[in-house]
Amino acid sequence: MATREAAASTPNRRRDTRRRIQEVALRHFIERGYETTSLREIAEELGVTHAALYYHFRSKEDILVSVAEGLGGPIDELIAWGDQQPGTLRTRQELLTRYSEALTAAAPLFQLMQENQAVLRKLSIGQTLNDRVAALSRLIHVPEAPLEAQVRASSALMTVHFGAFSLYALPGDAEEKRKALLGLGLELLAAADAEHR
Amino acid sequence: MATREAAASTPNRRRDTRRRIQEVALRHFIERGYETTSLREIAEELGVTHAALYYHFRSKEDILVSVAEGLGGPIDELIAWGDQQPGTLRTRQELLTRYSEALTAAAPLFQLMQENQAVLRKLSIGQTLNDRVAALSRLIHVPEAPLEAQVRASSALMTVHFGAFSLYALPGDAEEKRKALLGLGLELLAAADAEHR
Amino acid sequence: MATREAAASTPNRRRDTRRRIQEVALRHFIERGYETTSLREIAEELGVTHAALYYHFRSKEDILVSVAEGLGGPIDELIAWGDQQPGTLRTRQELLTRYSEALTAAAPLFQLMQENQAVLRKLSIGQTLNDRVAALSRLIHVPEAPLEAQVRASSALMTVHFGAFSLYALPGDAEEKRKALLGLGLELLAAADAEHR
Amino acid sequence: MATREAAASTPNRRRDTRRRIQEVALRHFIERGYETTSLREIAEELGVTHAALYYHFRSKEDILVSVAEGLGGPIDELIAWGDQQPGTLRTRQELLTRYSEALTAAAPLFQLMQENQAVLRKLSIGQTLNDRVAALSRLIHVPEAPLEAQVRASSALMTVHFGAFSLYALPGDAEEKRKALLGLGLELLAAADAEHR
DNA sequence: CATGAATGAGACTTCATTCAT
DNA sequence: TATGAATGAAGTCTCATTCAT
Repeated sequence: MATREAAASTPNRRRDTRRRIQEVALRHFIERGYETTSLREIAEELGVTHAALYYHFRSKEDILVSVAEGLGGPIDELIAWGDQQPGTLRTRQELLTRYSEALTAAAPLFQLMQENQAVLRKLSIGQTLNDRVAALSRLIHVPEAPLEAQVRASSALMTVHFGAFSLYALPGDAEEKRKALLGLGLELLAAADAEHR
Repeated sequence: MATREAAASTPNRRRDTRRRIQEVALRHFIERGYETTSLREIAEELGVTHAALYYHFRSKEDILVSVAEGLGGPIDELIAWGDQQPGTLRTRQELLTRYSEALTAAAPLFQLMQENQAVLRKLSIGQTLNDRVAALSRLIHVPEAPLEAQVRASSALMTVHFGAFSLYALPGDAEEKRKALLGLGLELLAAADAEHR
Repeated sequence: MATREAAASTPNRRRDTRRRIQEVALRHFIERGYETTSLREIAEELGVTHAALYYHFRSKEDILVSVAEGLGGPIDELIAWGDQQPGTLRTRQELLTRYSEALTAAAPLFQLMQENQAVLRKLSIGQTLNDRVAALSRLIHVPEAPLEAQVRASSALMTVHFGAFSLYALPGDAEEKRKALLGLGLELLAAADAEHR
Repeated sequence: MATREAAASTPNRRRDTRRRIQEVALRHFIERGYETTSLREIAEELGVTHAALYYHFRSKEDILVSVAEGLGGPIDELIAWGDQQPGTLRTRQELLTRYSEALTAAAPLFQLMQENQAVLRKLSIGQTLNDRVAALSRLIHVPEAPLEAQVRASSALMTVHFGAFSLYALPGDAEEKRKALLGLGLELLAAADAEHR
């Protein structure tokens, strides 16, 4: 048994350390900023040398990229899904709903993106993240609609998106708050659609 | 004559250089991030040595602070004004309206703040900027209102605030877009108020 | 007077430090190899921080390049001169003679090149140095000559070139040894020419 | 069967891997320099981890030493042979002839030595290689001869030695070129001897 | 007002090496 | 035999900052 356990733990250790690095890195990147966070800092919290990080990742940016990919996957799937749906109100509402749900898990990533935009812009990954937001924005909007409708659609997305970060302070259950934000978002989309007709 | 001219022009030139430093610095901070922007970079664009900046400012952070203060002033006045008004719907709407107007001039500052949050957090100035947003949020909200109303109020502020940065892509006149955003914001505040009653 | 001296010494200090860096760097590069020499090492001998080197040079390679350019100049002039002469025996002998003289000053550079070829190959400067040798080789050779003549011509250049580094051990005055090497080189060129006819 | 085969193949495979490591290492050391070549690089080309190299060699330097010993053996034998011969012209010519032949196989080693001198100097092995050249030089020279004769003898060795590396560019069969170089070398030795008398 | 020169701290990165498995 | 994981030393470079001139 002991042998079996040891044998099983060996390949796990790597994945485990990798994951732990990503975890700690993401937290630090969010709390202290990507540029301001040093690898030594991350390594110290993990109880390893900073050289050890280079066994698991090729560079600092590589750590960030790996984190972003892991967390951004669901959003990408959502965008891909949205691209294949007809551009109806129902689609836009469904999109917003799914986005709201996906955001629960991806929130840290987006917070990271939002709080480090300027620095990330020059990193290859920066473009990718911005692209995701742009893609969502495109799917939510109706290009031919009047300005008022456009603004309403934008507001719907902003409400769900930024609300996820801004409403920490508000009392109440997180899930409840998310539903309230989503409710308002859906309402705004419906109103935008009504204006469009 | 030469002497007199020099004597007279000195304080002007000095103030002028200060302003030019702030201008260039703000642009770089926004475009490339506060941490990523080096003083050498700023100095080079101004055609001086980076050591020269220290004649006008005590430190890199000092440049940032001076910029933030200059641009943030109007917002502070707005908050001060709001604090002295009764907490009525009219006040909240007036606040949002004035904020929308102030944002036109202060937009660069807020973009800087938003895109460098993580880094600014540890700088004394970071707190100040976040405080402003928090203060506005507080003034816009009605603490005892139900969650739906709170979310609506939040959305109103987010629409006006983030819309100012996010709606670049949309076609149309900037001022027109601002008014559309403000219009929706006011509507949301009104609806929040109605729910509250 | 003291003032004048000080005023004069200020602009000199820079050129002086630059030169001293080049001097020390060249020595270390030759003695311990380019890759194996650390900037800290050079700085320590100069009594400055290694960061100071970066005030005068943009990179380690930049130091090497600047040294190579300074020492390689005369060789370049020689090649340019040779390119404009007719391809006679006299020209080739004159070329070898001048090369032998130039080598006295450029010897350290060529020793550096020779002893670090493998590493320098990937540095942009490496190509440049090899190009110089190739150009000289081309000027010394007579393309249409039979193999024996070619070998003699090559040998003439190798004798003068490598002899400058290899004959340290031999007793005798350096200038005398140089003349002996050159004498043999000229003889070999003449013999090559005779074979060619 | 499987067991027997494995048992039998193990020492062979081991020797084989050792040889492959030496082979790849030598090539990389020559092409990219000893210092600049990393063990990871070598291991990657061999399809193993860099840690695996430590099963076959104790250190990076150990790889180099083993390579040098393997390739340098014939030269050592030649020197040993030369030490026991009388110091006649015939001996010196025979020495040069044998050296020219040995060089064909040992060329890679000498190229490595020549192109990495600076780095090798501080490695114990560096001395060894330089010693070989010095020993050859000593055997070729006649200490009491006049400078002209010494230079001729040196030139003979340099012609054969450096010619082996420098005459790549020249057209013609390699063996033919080698013979031409040797021919000139022998001639130079003879002329040196004539001068000596 | 501004520059030239230098510093000290710290960042990312690479490498040879070790050791349990 | 070889790998996965980690280490510690070292290296190059950048930056904000200082100070005499």
